Amino acid sequence: MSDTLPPPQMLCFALYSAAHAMQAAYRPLLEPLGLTYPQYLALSALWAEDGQTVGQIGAALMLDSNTLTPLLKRLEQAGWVTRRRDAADERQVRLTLTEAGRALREKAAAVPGCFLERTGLVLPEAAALRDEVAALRDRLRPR
Amino acid sequence: MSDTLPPPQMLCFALYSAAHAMQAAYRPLLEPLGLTYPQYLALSALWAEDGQTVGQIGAALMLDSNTLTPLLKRLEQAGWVTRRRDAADERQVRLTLTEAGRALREKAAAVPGCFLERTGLVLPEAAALRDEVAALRDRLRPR
DNA sequence: CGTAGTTAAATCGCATACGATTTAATCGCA
DNA sequence: TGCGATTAAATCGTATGCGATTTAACTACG
Repeated sequence: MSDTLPPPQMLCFALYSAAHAMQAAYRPLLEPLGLTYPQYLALSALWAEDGQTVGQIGAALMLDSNTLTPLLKRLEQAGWVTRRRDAADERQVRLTLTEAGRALREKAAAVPGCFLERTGLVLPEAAALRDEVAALRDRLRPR
Repeated sequence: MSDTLPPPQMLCFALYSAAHAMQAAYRPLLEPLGLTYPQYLALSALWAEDGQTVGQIGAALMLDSNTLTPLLKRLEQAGWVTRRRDAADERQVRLTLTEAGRALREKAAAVPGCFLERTGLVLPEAAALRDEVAALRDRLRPR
């Protein structure tokens, strides 16, 4: 049971390869918008709640500032967001959508539906699989 | 339905974050062996069948030579494998486990069991989830 | 009030991923 | 048989991820 298995039989490899396939499926949807998948995730977090700090976005995406700082700087360079130190706590950097960043939300509105269609799942099935995978993730995360 | 959702509600984010959590869970298991997770996958492919070409390993792991070549060179540097051009077809590079590379398999034998335990799943549950996630991956891959 | 301890980002280094291109070897077909 | 098309790796450039460290700002407590 704890023997060596070829990659196709490993649960971990299913997750690994499915995550890659998911990003590949998003690429043609996001490339016209000039976004990578992680950039799209960061913007989604801001579309849900604007004005979050690097740390808050990191908590939402489960990423640290070593990954987010360069990514958010690229979003700033692209003109989607502004980065400003919080006046009340200068340690924190707060991200705010620009007018273009808010407008991008409309242009990206069709993306989730297109992706769902690509999955071949109907919404309840997708939600069920999402919950199963998220539950596994949460069990794997250190307590 | 095709509106903007916060990351935690997206199936894609569940996959994305679960894949990261999976690699994080593997890290303490593989670090003592001096392996990264993708390196462990490549070795697993060779443990299943030694002497594969870069392309064959790439087909198994769904990776291209732009990713694999540097990774396999690091495995060579570490002394786990040798890289040799195929005599019959000089375009191909064939990977062969060294004695140390074969021995490493024993040292890594406990890894899958440790990971399975961390998932909180019993084997049939893990296999079922693996199949569901792999089926999603295969539907997402371009025909 | 001062400073040690903590916290939030940023920085650094290394290892993936992957699109695009290049190089070298083999193949197909007139 | 000869050469254009195809194939397999390698190379190049950019964008993540993440461990480890650094820097700057805030907090707590004597």
